[in-house]
Amino acid sequence: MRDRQSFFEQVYDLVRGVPAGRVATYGQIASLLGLPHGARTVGWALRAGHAPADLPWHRVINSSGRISLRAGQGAELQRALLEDEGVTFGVDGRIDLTQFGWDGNVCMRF
DNA sequence: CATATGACGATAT
DNA sequence: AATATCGCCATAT
Repeated sequence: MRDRQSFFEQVYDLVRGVPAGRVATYGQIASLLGLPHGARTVGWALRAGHAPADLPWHRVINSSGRISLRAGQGAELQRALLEDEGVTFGVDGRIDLTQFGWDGNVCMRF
């Protein structure tokens, strides 16, 4: 195993494992990859643009449960995609990670 | 190898 | 609470 793939390839594989209706944080993904402080690198991997079309990038948000993208850069698109999957946003546009946060395991509610 | 960047995170102010 | 800054890490140049 090892760096058979670049870091972002590993990020993509992990993001693909996030079930619909759930969201993961950059720090969480980085931690799963062995870099508890590589959250920036995760975001970097996604913004790089090398991501495949089936990559559910919209399920990745920051630790605040908030969309990191700025308006005009896909933030509205990300929110729309998440709401379409059943994720609800708070009044401040925040997601309740307690309810929609990914465990790091594909487990269905109930 | 050095510097810069970035869809973060935590802390300081 | 909002903003500013530092820390952390993989790529880019």
